Amino acid sequence: MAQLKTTIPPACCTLNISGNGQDRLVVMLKALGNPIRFEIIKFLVTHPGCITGDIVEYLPIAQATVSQHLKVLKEAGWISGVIEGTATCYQLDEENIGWFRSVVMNIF
Amino acid sequence: MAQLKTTIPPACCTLNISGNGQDRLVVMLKALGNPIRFEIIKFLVTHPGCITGDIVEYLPIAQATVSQHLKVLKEAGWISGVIEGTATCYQLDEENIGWFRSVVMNIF
DNA sequence: ATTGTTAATCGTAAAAATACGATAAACGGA
DNA sequence: TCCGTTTATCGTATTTTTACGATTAACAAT
Repeated sequence: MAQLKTTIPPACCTLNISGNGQDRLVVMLKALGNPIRFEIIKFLVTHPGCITGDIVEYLPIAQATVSQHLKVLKEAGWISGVIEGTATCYQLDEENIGWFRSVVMNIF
Repeated sequence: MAQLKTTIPPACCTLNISGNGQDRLVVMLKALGNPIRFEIIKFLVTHPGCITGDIVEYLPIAQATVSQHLKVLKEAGWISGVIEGTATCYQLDEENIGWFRSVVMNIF
């Protein structure tokens, strides 16, 4: 390790996480770190239980692309989809988001 | 808007953010949503003020790649680099991380 | 059964991210 | 000044992400 000449501030966060928890967190961060997906999550806060078509209508991108983003968000744990006839109702995944919140609170 | 048949839970977060703040947050999330970069940030918690070479030594990737990741983290506001002779000492950007923490606390 | 609606998936093109070796720039020391 | 050290940048290859149109699958209604 190199020796330092600069003054070192105490760490402002612990980032005390590893293994599966860390992998899971990084996947969630990556999923949310996209402007379109962030907008989808925001939309779901104000439009809980809305269907894919509502989100497609709201966003300036094609249906197939929205579906792909929804898949990423679902796999990351941000949302869950409930099939309702031919439609799919999406909503925030409270459990995983709760986990995310608590982890971030702990490590930052 | 489609009408819903399912029971709608109350939103578990507000995500009350927009504009520049939202853009800034998404950039930070994206930067941290990468396994290598997450490891770099973790390393800086326990090795504040270390130089690029220390990080290169620690990670299983080439020096050029590490330098690129450091650039992404710096531009996102996670870290800052202080030139110390021929070396560069990196440390967490407390101010921006503090901003990140407070924003996440508020919107989640 | 046929038709219309909805959303996921397929195939693919374009853009961005990630990685590396080589080079350049900046500095300290002999 | 010349040499070694350190790290950023350049050029480029590979992989991943993002986007779209077309198709498929599943269901509801007639």
